[in-house]
Amino acid sequence: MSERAGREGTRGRGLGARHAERRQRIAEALLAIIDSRGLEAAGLRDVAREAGVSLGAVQHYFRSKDEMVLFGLEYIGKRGDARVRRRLGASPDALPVRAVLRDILVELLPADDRRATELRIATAFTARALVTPELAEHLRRGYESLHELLALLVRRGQVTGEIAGDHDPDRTAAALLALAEGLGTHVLVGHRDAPFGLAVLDAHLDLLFGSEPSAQERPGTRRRE
Amino acid sequence: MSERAGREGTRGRGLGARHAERRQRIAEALLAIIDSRGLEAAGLRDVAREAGVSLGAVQHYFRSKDEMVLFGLEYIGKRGDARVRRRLGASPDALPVRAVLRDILVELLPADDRRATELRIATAFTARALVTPELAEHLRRGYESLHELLALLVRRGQVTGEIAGDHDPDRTAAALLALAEGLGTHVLVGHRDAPFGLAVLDAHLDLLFGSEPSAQERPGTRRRE
DNA sequence: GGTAAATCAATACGACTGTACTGAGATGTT
DNA sequence: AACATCTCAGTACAGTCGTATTGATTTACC
Repeated sequence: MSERAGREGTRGRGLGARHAERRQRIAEALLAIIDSRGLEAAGLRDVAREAGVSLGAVQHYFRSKDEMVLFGLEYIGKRGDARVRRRLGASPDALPVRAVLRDILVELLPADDRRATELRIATAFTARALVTPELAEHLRRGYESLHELLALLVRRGQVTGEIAGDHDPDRTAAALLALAEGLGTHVLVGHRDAPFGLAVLDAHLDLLFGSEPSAQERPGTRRRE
Repeated sequence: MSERAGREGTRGRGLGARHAERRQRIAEALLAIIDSRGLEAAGLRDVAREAGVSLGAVQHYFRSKDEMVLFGLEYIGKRGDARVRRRLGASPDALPVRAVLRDILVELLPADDRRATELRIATAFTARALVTPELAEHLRRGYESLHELLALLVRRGQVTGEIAGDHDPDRTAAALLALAEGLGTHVLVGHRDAPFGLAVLDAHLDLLFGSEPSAQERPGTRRRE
């Protein structure tokens, strides 16, 4: 399984060329352990074993455990960002705002293994952020950018007439984000299942978009009554 | 500071009479440490020092650390239950449903130190519950009873005509719970402040109760211009 | 070939962990 | 008085933790 024979690497020349790649591999091992056993159970030796390297190797790429954990948070955040941006780029202005909004919010519900894993990890980081200001700062930045995106979509929905104009975009976006995150948590701990979470989310969108339940109508011609 | 001289205790007779009381004192020490330094940083020795007893004493009252943590979760859950029930008992059927509902949901926002502390602890437990099925089970039970209460209030609101009849009580209650919990998390990590969380909550209640946005009656719902 | 940096395995260290064990006072029952 | 139980302080132990250190091997550039 030696993948170094190919040498078609991203920038295969020079010392330290594979540095970032190795760090990512280790970070992925860290995230896998957080997913299955929790952040507090993720020791340097466990991460090394999971990544298939030695303890010394992990130490070589991360000067301290805190640095490794912080990198892990940044790494999973970037993965999520990239996914949302890809989804947005694929359907910019053609789709109705409601569908785009829904696509983004659904990403916060653990509907499959991948999303469940990411949400478990995010929950672990959130708990640690409560006692680690440095992590909290990163978390805030993530929330901020996600909120800005949601608020932008709400405003766009108001322009197209899909959303009534008397809703404050900031508060509306914050409610959507909080609702989705809360639902995600409830599904994650097994209080609700994923379909129920989706139904609640859709019901809230019904409320926000002022529509009669279940939108199979076309946007654009809708006016506030 | 020996307060045992009083002997007006709950049931001061017989051996082991103060057993439950000692366990509560230790549990409170545990919760204080979780609040300030996190669940993973709460060692038996730290708890003992915080409670002002020896390590041996803690071991005497809890056979293992897991048992202590579980008791701590039950303890804080009962405290929250008691507070909600007291609040409900003080105003049963006279007040409009909206006010009662709001009172309960506000309890999930970290508006003061006490609530912030309890939510920090709850967040720590939630994270651990993701990798500890026994804790998850307790958490689910807590969610369940809270949800039942909220759903009951929603149904009552529909009877009194405050809430439109076409809302599914289960989904509506789940949305309220998830929204409040998500908002609480966002306030807790510093993404939003408490007044903003309250405003979002009130805006959602406006939406649910179909009312025009409440400028004159209720305080806290600020309209922006 | 020489040199320097990168890579990483191996080991050691002190601090800390949860748990187990011992024994001594206090308290209550018989 | 004898006995049992509760209470809890003290200590020891085996294990794990993050970190530091050392040294061997590889890689890249002069």
